[in-house]
Amino acid sequence: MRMDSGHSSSEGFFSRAYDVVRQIPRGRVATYGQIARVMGDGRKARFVGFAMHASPGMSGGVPCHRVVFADGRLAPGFAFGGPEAQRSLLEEEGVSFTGDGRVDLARCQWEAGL
DNA sequence: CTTATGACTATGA
DNA sequence: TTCATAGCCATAA
Repeated sequence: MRMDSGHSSSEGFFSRAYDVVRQIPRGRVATYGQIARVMGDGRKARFVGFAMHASPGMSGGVPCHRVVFADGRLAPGFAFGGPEAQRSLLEEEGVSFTGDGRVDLARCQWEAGL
């Protein structure tokens, strides 16, 4: 009996990151460190971001716009055309924002295993 | 093998 | 509050 069910690292770190991001429900956001933590290593937060950059995007089933910094901040200046575009997408999904332009993690942060 | 880079995070000033 | 630095480890050359 194998219980790895395809979650094996043979798919590469990137595919694994996509798999986690894909599990983020609509109206919810997660931090890079949170995703890395779900994968079992909260120290690889940088690679999660790097994987998002290399990700096919929403068209590939990877809603990388739902991934934000640990303080709720969006990616600086090079996301989908600007953090403002990403913010619009999140607001449209129902994500709350603070007056500083940050995601309200207290309300909308995704919890793995929920 | 080593070196360089990076959509991060934590800490300190 | 913002800015700078260190540590983190996978991928590329």
